[in-house]
Formats: sequence, structure tokens, C-alpha cells
Amino acid sequence: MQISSRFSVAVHVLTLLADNPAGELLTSDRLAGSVNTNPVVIRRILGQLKKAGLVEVRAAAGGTYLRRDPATLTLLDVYRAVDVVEGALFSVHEHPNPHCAMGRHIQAALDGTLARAQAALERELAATTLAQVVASVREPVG
Amino acid sequence: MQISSRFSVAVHVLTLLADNPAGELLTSDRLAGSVNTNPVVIRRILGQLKKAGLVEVRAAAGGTYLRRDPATLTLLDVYRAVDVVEGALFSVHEHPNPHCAMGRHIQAALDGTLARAQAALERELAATTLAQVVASVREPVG
DNA sequence: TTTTATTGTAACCAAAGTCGTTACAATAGA
DNA sequence: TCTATTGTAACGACTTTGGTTACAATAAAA
Repeated sequence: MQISSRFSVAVHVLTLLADNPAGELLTSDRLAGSVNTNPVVIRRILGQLKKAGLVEVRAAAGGTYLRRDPATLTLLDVYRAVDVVEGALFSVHEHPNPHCAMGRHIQAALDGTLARAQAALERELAATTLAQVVASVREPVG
Repeated sequence: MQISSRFSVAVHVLTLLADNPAGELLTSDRLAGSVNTNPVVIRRILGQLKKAGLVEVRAAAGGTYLRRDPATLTLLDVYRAVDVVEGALFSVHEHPNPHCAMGRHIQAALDGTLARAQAALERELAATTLAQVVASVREPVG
């Protein structure tokens, strides 16, 4: 099982927007061209990014532009925006046996442990900004 | 999207085994009772744990016992054993547009970033032993 | 040897999520 | 008014998950 590519596609799109000359809009068709997918897939993701305030989308002779400073926009913001993991990353069995005290205690102990692992993942995402991604794209060596 | 409960069920089962008086076997029926699921689900998971050398399973008047020292068995071992994430945790779009250099570079930069996030998660899992889980179950306060 | 409890595994199902696609109304700039 | 674009609904094919039934293989015990 993998985390939906919605997240990586969103970062891809935001990177293109951040790299774009200021003020110029990119259409879902052009963005889809770079990712190589269907424009509707891109529009669905743009809808989520818009809802989270990361981009502004214009209809008609339209397109999208970035609404946040790439230096302060972290991958955790994107991760949250596209709603790729709702709540807990690790699923635990929903209905533990209520008659087994041992079982209940294990679930509780496990919850804490798994939450720490999830937090480690999110800390790493929070430590990476869109500006850093753009920089490493421009200079593949670094 | 969440990581399969196979992983948390496996840790649950191993915790029960570690807490069990030495030498005594637990059947899939009893283990299923604590987790509150079907014995076949447990047996499927035990099969993976056995394959990875974490447990020994006996047929007939059978059952399962732990084969590794809880103090050195980490949650990363379990995570790997149940094969809950094959390869990369984050999926990236499989077919980037080969004609878009920008797109290709973004994919490469993204791969590195996402691999770091995954590594952070796995480091945390590797830092937690089964013995620690057992201890926190026995003493819920700590 | 026979009996018996248990494992190992195949087969099937319903539910959910993903990703791509077609279609079309709504929008806003020229 | 014309036109390019967005927003969204609807659908399909695919995959994974978790539960269930069924039954042969196994090995301990009687």
C-alpha cells in the first residue's frame, strides 16, 4: 500500500508554479502536460490546493498561480491540503475485543507508538519547503 | 489512505506472545479472540511472521511461540515482515512526460525528498522494540 | 493405529479507494 | 457575443483489504 500520488503530483504542480515567471498563469492543460496525466486529475488537485489557500485559480482565459511564499510553504502543508492521509497513518483494528483487558491495553500502547512514528514522518515533511525543492530541481547536483 | 492494519495486528499478536509464559503456545483461535477478528486473518499474518523467522508455528496440538528476543525485535522488523509497504511509501506518477525536462528533474528531486521522509518514519520504528511495547502495556502510566 | 485439534491455503465476496475518461454547465476575458 | 477555461458529476477498470467458508495436511495424544 502506498500513499496516493495525489501528493507527489501536487508538489510537482506547485514546483512548476513556483518556477514560473511571476504573474503568469498556467492552465490545467499545460500542468497536465508536464505530469503526463489528464487535465481533470490536475483540476481536482488544484481544487484542494485552492481550498487550502495555496493557489488561486481563475476561470475563462484562466489558469493558476501560487498564493504563498515558496520559502514558507512546506511539504506538510501540501500533504495536509490534498488530504492523502486522513487522521492516523497506521490503521489499527477497529473493534478490539472489549472482554480482553490485555487486548485493550495493547491497542492503547500501540496508538502512542504509531503516533510517534507518524510524527517523525510529518516533522521531516515540515522541514522541507517548496523553495528547497525548486532549488534542488534547478541544481540537480546539490 | 492508511497503512494496512496487518501491521498493528502483527504487533498485537507478537505482544501477546512475548507476554506469554515461556514455552506455552497460543493458537490462532485464541489470538483472534484478543484482536477480535477471524482466525484465518491471524494465520495469514502468522505465515508472514514465520517466513521472516520471527515466530515458530506448530500444527496439530499446535500454536505459535516467539522465536526472537523481544529486546532486539524492532517494529521495523515487523513492518518489513508483513510487507505492508512494498518499496516506496509515497507513490509518484509512473509515466512522467519524457519530453518535459523540467518534469523529469522534478520527479528526481521529489524522489530524494520523499525517501528522506520515509527514512524518518522507519528510523522511529527501528528505535522501538517489542520489549518496550510489552513494558508500556504492563505499566500504562509510563 | 485411530482420533482429534490445529494449521495452511485456496476461493470467493463486499467495500473502499485510485486514476483516467467523457460530458457539460458555469465563468470571465477579448 | 464568442471562446477558452474551470468546476464537477458520472462512470469504469483496477487494486487492496478484511472477512468468510471449505478442506486437505499435519502431528500430537489416546
